[in-house]
Amino acid sequence: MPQELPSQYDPKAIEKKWFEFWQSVPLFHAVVTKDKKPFTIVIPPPNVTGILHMGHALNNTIQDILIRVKRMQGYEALWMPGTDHAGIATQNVVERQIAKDGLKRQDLGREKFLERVWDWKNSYGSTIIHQLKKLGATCDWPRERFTMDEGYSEAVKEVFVRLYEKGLIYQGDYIINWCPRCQTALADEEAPRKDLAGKLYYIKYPIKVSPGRQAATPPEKRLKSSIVHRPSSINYIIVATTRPETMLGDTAVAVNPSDKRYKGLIGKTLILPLVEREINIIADRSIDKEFGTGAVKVTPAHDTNDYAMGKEHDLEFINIMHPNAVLNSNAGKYEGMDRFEARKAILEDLKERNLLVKIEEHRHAVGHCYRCHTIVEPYLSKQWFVKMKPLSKPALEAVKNGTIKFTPKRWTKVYLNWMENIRDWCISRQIWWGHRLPVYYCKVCLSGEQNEGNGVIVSRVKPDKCPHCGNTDLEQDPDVLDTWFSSWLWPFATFGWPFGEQKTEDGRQKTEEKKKELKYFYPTSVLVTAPEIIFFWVARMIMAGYEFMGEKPFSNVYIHGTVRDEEGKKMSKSLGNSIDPLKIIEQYGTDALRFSLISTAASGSDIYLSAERFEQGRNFANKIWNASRFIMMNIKDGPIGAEIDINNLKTQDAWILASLNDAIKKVTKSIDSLKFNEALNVAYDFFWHKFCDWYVEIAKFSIDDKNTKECLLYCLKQSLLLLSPFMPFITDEIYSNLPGEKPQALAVGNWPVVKKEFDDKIAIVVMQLVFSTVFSLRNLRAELNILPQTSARVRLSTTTKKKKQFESVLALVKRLANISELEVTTQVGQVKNSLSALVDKDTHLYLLLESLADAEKEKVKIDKQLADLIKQKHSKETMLANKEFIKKAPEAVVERERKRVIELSGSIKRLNEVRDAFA
RNA sequence: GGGCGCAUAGCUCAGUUGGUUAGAGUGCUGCCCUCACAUGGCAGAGGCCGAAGGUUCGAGUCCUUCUGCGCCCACCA
Repeated sequence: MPQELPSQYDPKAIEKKWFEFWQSVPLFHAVVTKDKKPFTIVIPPPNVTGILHMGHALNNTIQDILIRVKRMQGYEALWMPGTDHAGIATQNVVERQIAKDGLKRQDLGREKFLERVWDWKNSYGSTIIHQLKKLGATCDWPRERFTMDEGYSEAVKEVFVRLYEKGLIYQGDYIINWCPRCQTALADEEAPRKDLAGKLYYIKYPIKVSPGRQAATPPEKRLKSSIVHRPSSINYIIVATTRPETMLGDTAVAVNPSDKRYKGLIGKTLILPLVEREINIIADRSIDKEFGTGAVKVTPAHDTNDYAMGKEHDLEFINIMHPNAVLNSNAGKYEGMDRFEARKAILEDLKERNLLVKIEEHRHAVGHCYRCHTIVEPYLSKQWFVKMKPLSKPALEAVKNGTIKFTPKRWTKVYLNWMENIRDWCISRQIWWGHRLPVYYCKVCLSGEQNEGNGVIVSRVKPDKCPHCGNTDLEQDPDVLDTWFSSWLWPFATFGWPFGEQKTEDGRQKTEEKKKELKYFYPTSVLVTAPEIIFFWVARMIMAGYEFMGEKPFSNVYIHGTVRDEEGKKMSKSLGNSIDPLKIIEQYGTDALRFSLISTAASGSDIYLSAERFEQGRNFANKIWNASRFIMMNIKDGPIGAEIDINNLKTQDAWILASLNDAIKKVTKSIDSLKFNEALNVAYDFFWHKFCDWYVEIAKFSIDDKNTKECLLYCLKQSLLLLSPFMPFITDEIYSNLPGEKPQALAVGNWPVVKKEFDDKIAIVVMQLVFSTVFSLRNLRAELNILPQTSARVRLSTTTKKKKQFESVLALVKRLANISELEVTTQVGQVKNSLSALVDKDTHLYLLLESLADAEKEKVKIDKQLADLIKQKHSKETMLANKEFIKKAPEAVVERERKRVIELSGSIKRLNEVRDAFA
């Protein structure tokens, strides 16, 4: 019952109630509906290991607002939910779990380990989904997908096979980012570089002296060069490296062919220290003469750049490490040492032999595993790749020609730049949790006896036998696919693509329905996501959309900001600076969380958050609560929910209805242009500062009036509707408690629309006059410390026109400002024993007093006002005197300025008369 | 090394295509516990819109340079 509502809004019980209610109604389930337009969003699937953080909260609140608004606007709005299997992350979680029992995944074996992961997923994998529901997300929950559920896995397989058959997937040797801890390859994007304070070591590589010959070139020839290093006089070359341990795998030293210092040395042989292997000096144009000594040790198996050189110069590739970054037998006496141990040992040995020339401090960027932060090892291995160039073409074109738009626009460039320089995508991962490659090997063929067929079979199902030799002993590739290789299919695979073969009639029918759904809901409307996954995910989805559906996956990409703390650092668990959204929900309520997040988040800019920020949301929820409480208390007996009698509106009624129209217009427009903070702030301002601060206060004067009640109720309802996408819990709760309403979710088909009959410009002007008058009087009172309770006697001096307009609101002004006598006159001049204030350009207010305490003070005040007006007038006159301005500025602007000057002249004249009365 | 972004009130930020006297929240000051709300009301103080040039009748808004931050990309070993 309304009158029993507590005076403070307590979100807990109410949120729980609506959370449960929303789960129980089918309102958020979208189906193909011919006469409705579809509006589709696919959720960026959070990791199954995910726990709701502020980034999620922001991302999903935005999506929820969009989907709620569109649903209210009558679209068939579908928000597809689901989770991502998150290969490495999930495997890590379970590995940590079994590590407590002293087990490694290898101890369990692949099958048993995967069972454990599935167990984990089944018990904990829905945590994030539950949390999203708590956030109020109105996803189409029955449609929830998982990137490793059965149907989805079919899509992944299908895509791999299709791309392979098209020649876009290949297996190749390559230097990849290898995480020695996770024991898997990482894509470039998964191995972000961090600047580290490292060291640059200068090491001598002795030049081999052929028996019977002296140094390679006569020293004097090189002395002409002004360069410091003179390798001739000393029989070695100095190389600079940040990773001395890799020297064990050196197979050359490279210099720039144009480098005069080393001119005669190209082609000569060096003795690789410690290993005592002979390597050659080669010339390569990629070498920077300015860096280090201009001579580079080349380790083709352990450096991307060196790998390229190795290929070009046909060098030997010596891998010196095991996959766990422990040196292997190629490392000689260092075998068995970890890479960093080996570095130490090697440096010791070099020092001992006097081969370590110097050590410099050197900052450089080193790749780190994005999951465990281990320094990645550039590692030569056989991996699977996708050729990206052909896929990128339509995806580039779509963004260039505006078929797909980014908001804010600036991300377009970032996207295009990456796409234009796209590199092949390493998609194999040496982990167990994920989609296993649909690749099978025939050992017989691989052994090389057969010429046809290379022993590699790519197939949707495991073949019974090798198509080439008939061998039945086939083995599936142990690797799994990069997680993004499944998520790039998200916008269509979630609908059941590629639909497979159905054996039963029933199955076929279901498939037909699913196909219709895909046709209806795809392409999706807006993708809402964070900037850091533009490359990982957005770009790849666009490519997949065109490749497999022949159509864009979405029309708009909305990139929101990164959530940061007060110091601008990205919020993350490892930094310990994160504000837990669940705690905020606990403390302030979900609506408060949503409100504060969105009102802070200007389109696309990063969000700096502090916990206090959420008080604003809490306060607003409380305001909504109490205003509603007040209205409900006052309308409980009256005839309610009938039509507003439009022919019988008071000025204030007309004003609030016109203002409401304006708010609806602005909120709708802002949401359409994805400016959520703007939309929310308009709704906020309307509700609090127009409706509550003014209208509700005014309504108290005629609270028994039927039309007043109707207006109150109507504006409240419309406000709740406008606010409901942002603050769904409290708005549903209040709306459902309003007279004549049933418990319901404000979900479908009731978005407020502008009503032309409520547009009333005059009411706005008149009410503005009311507000200014009240405002001026309050101001005077505050100055004089006259309490508002004390009733005042006031005279207003204004124009004939305004005097007339004022007639309808005289009583209103009197009550609002507590005025016992109010006289409106067109006369000007100082009124005896009064204080004056400027209400507007041609209205003066006089507060009549028993006596005037300080006439001088009053004169000073008037002089100040006068000076200000004269200054304004002067600046406008200067502007108007400028012929260029008259000539070039739009007529409307010139006209407006002219009008202002006239107004100002009038004000100055009036004010002068007031002032003269003092003299 | 390239690219992008940001500098507006003490703090956190808005400010549409250039056009009245630059806004909000929060904090601060003063007065009010008035029967919806002190998580509230009323009033107030507080801005050379980072610096210097330029374009324009007119610049917080457009251009150039500089300064200070931040982010992304890149194989300087």
